[in-house]
Amino acid sequence: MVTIKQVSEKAGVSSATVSRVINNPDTVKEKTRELVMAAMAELGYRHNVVAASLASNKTHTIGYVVPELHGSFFGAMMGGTEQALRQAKKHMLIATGHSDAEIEKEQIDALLSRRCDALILHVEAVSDDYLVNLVKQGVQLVVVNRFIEAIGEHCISLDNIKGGYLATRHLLEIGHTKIAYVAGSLFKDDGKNRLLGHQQALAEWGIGYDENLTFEGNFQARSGTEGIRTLVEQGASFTAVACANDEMASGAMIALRELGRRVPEDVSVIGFDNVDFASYLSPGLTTIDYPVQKIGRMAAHWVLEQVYGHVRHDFEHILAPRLILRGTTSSPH
Amino acid sequence: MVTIKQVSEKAGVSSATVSRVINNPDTVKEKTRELVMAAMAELGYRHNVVAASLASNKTHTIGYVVPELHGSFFGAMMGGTEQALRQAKKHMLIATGHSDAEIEKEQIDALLSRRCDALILHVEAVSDDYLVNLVKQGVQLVVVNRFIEAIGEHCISLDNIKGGYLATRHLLEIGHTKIAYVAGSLFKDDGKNRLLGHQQALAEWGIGYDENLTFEGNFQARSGTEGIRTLVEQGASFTAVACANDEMASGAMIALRELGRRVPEDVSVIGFDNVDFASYLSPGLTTIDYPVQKIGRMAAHWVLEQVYGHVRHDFEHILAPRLILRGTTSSPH
DNA sequence: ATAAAAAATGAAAGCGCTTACAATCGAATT
DNA sequence: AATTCGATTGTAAGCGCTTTCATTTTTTAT
Repeated sequence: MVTIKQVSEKAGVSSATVSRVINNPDTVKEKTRELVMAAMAELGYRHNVVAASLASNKTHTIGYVVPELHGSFFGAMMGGTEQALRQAKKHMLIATGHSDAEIEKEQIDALLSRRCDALILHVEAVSDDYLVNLVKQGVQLVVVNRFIEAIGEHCISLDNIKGGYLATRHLLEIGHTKIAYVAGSLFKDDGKNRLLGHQQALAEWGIGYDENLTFEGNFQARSGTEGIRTLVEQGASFTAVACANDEMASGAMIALRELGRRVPEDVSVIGFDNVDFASYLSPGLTTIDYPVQKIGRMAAHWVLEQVYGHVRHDFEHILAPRLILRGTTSSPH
Repeated sequence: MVTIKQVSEKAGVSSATVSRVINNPDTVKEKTRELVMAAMAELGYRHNVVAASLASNKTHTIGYVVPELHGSFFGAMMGGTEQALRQAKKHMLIATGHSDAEIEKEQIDALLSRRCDALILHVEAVSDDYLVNLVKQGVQLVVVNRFIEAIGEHCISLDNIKGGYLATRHLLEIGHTKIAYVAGSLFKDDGKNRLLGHQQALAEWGIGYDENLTFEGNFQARSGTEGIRTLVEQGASFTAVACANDEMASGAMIALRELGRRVPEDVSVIGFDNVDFASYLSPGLTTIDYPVQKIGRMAAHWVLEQVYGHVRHDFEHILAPRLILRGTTSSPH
């Protein structure tokens, strides 16, 4: 491996100068710089970032913890981050937490041992306090898709209440009044908040919330199917159904089809998240867009600004969802 | 930051011993080890992996280049890799190449500068020669989803010919004889090979290959729609259509529905890849499974074995696709 | 032309760890 | 009890770079 030392000798300068042409090219005289660059080229020099990191105490690496790598959600998010970081020549060290507190902690620890300059965390199992403590210890981190009051400035998340509200408002606006709701797991914040938004919209329209029109699913497709079956069996009557995510909406559509109800002619369906496959369903699923890529980008911007002192990028802590109109909703009859 | 030195002083041993309890705990006497660990705990010591990497010339980091992060394909692949690497305490540094030769090279370079112990590359733009050269230079790398004869031992890929063959054979087996084919881009190896497999199956059944039943798409959904429209306009007659991927199959289904042909009653459809949304379509899409997660896992195994000298994991260079039966294929009539 | 200021360079001390190699210790052998 | 040999530990030389501070060179002002 050729080192900075060898380059400096070949170029007849000190190694400090070589380091300068690598890191602050404009602080060395043009002629010297050319000399050095020629030497580097001739010797086939490759900068050793590990050594540089040790000496400078900066790794230009962001640690990223997500629950899983598969599925399209986290890829989209990391894609948003990567796009922003690449231009700044930062890299991402990726780890998965598997929604398990022990693993999440281990991974955070490992990333810190690797001296990541900052962490971007989508962690689900670790407690709020644990994260608050990290921040107190001076760890540079941003939490995505989760809101923790005490470190609100470190959180980037979607306004789920607004999203739930928008979905149901859309159904109300096109004339529905009997609206079923397939909720996500209610012990999760997003499940809870989306339902809250649904209730807000109903209230705004002066329609009482009816528990018998609500089914608590678990965000999986199957529970959407189950939800519709259960509601219908219980004799619930509705012309539209809002689901807390697209998977359940897809499951709901399957159940409706089985029951001979056409979508959207007999029953309108709206999802939430706008996942990749939503547009492949037929009819295309009307849904609420989760700007996941943007969240990833915002996380990158936070890091660039807070950790690397880049000039202010556009930034939002709480992102707004928006309605995506496709084919599964229409006025009743 | 607490260093090994401080720990060694508090424990009354040399720093070499502290290093040993970190890296080879069983080479130090139990009593000493406990002493050291106590000191580490008390001081809140955190190992500095960067310094360790510099000294040992090993980073325990694998560089990963994929074209993009969004979509479900690369997430699934990286997930397979991560699962295997996590147990070995290796980490992944991820970069995207955007199917652009310049960017791909830059990223490979950056990963090498960061002294990754090995690279896993899904690169599409860079030439075979470039990769062969890297190998010759002693770069530890494995190429996924691409086969390069000269460095076959470094490649992990799917048997696309077999996949194309299986798809069409399935249609033949259930009685179809007039089979249309929506190909992927034929300048790409996978597009070419899948078509080849299709032709092989036809030949095996003694059915001549008819160019008028083939349409060259570009792997996007829209080109599937376009393909069906074009073939029908040209007066082609068929009872089944095989597509070179699921997106195009989905597009084809849309076109068929528009034309009033039911799937699978009037026309059977088979895709390729078994992407996430294939099972969400209705009817569920019959397709060929691309074992992408397994490819990711095999890449990890290659690295673990070749680079870190782990004992042999199970390993395959050319993975076999398999038929996934769902609802879009049935016997003619 | 000369002094002062600014720019460019060099010397050298780390950054925190690993790892020969040497030294020491302790148990086993005779 | 002396010897041997393996197990433990310590010493110290790096790993390849950055960065402070001092020195030299160049530029600017007078």
